[in-house]
Parts: sequence; C-alpha cells; structure tokens
Amino acid sequence: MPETLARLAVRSQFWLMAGDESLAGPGRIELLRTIDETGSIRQAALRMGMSYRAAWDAVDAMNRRLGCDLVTRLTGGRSGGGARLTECGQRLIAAYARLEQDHQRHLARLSAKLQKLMG
Amino acid sequence: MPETLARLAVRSQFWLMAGDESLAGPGRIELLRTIDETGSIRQAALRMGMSYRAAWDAVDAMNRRLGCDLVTRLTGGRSGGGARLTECGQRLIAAYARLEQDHQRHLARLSAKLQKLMG
DNA sequence: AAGCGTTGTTCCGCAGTATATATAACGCAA
DNA sequence: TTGCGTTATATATACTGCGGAACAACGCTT
Repeated sequence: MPETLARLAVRSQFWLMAGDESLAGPGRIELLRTIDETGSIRQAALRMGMSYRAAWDAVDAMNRRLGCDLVTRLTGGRSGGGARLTECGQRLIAAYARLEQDHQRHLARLSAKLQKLMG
Repeated sequence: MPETLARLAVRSQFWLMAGDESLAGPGRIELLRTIDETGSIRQAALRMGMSYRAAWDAVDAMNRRLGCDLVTRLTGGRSGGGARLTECGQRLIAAYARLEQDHQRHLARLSAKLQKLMG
C-alpha cells in the first residue's frame, strides 16, 4: 500500500575539459590507470572489456587535446612494445582522484538537500 | 611556440535518481518545464526538437519511477486533450533549480582546484 | 453525427557507433 | 634471419537506439 515516493538521490559525474573539448571522464581515467598498471594499451583494453581501437582512439584523443602527452607509446622491441604514463599523465590521474573526493562530498550534500526539498 | 597546456576546466551534470533508476536529468527537466508552458506533450516535443515518442516515453518513465505522477494526461475533449504538471512536478523542477545553483558553484571551485593542481 | 487535435501504441527503417577482422611496421631476442 | 607481441591503421560487419509513419481511442464542440 505504498503511497510513498521512491527514495530520491542525486547521481553525478564530471569530465575534464581541454578548452571546449572533452578530455577525460571516469572511463578514460580508469583506462589511464590500467595502462599504467599493465604497461600496454592492448592489455588495458582487454582487462577493461573494450576494443583495442576504442582504447587507442581514447589515448590518441587525450594526447592531442592536452598540450602534452599523457601516454608514450613504444613500437617494436623485445616485448613488442608498450605504453607508459608520462609524468603529466600521473599528475592528471592524481588530480582527478582529488577532485573525485570533493565531488563525492558535494554529492552527499546535494542528495540530502533534495530529500529535504521533496519531503 | 606554445608549450602550454590547453586551458583546463571541469564539466559536470547531475541526475535525480529514484532508487537505482534514473529519474530525470537536465533534458527531462527542461521537458517538464516546456510541458508546463505549452500544456501538451506534443507541443513540448515539437518545441524541443524531439520526437513525440521520445517525449512520451520520458514522461511515462518518470511517472512510473517516482511514487507519484509528475504529469497528468487528458485524452479527448475540445482541444484534443493535453498534459499538465502536477503539484509534485512543480516541486521537482523547483528543487532541481535549487540544486543546479549549488552545482554551478561547486563546479567553479572544482575548476579552480584543477588548474591549481595541474599548474 | 461528424470533426478535430491530442494521447496512446505498434512497427519498420535507418544512421551512427562500436566491434571484429585484416594487415603493415617496428625492434629486440634467440 | 626468423619469431614475437605490440603499436598503428584501414576496411567490413554487427548492433542498437532513435525517428518517423501509421493507426486506434478519446471526448468536447459544432
């Protein structure tokens, strides 16, 4: 007999913008982290369940849109090559993590306010 | 000869959740406002450049997911029928506007922090 | 009784996107 | 020199969401 409203909350995510172009959101940040762990675009794509091309496109777009490379790629060599996060890339994912904490706190406040407003 | 980074900023939007289902985001809120102004789902869809079906689906989903109706629909009659926002719907768009202000302020802080972190 | 414009509902086609496949280039190691 | 696993790139294929068309129902007005 519920004449009660469904429980209300607020969901939100954020994206880093380079100028007016989207640089990275949650997915791309996770991709950067996974590339850092695996040392390979292909392995990162595999682990995240995405196609290699999608991962490569994402990395390429990020490198182009930001002024400096986030990921350096090496072709050939003993292990076939690989990819590594630059110092700039490390800073970006660190900065994102800091912002994410702020964002979570903000979200909790928004949800509380919403419930207060809607009774 | 810019070795400078592209100007960084943060973009974000939020959605109202009913339980674990998405209730409304910016687009659906604007749809509710337009329905309120035009008194018709069809006219609102037309003005917003979306298909009637998309608008109808959105209204139906919102009504089902929240405990109470946001929009009441009338079939037939002199003008063919129409749609009106309930008091519950009015409260929701009002609440969303309040949250949006908070969110904008939050976003400005996030952007400032990002620029500080990335130099 | 007929007309009108809306709500309500189904179905098909299309376009844009993502995925899969294929292939070349690379450079170190054995 | 051959093999390997990766980066890099082009092409073809599959998928999925969305729009548009089509049609019934409704109820007030004339």
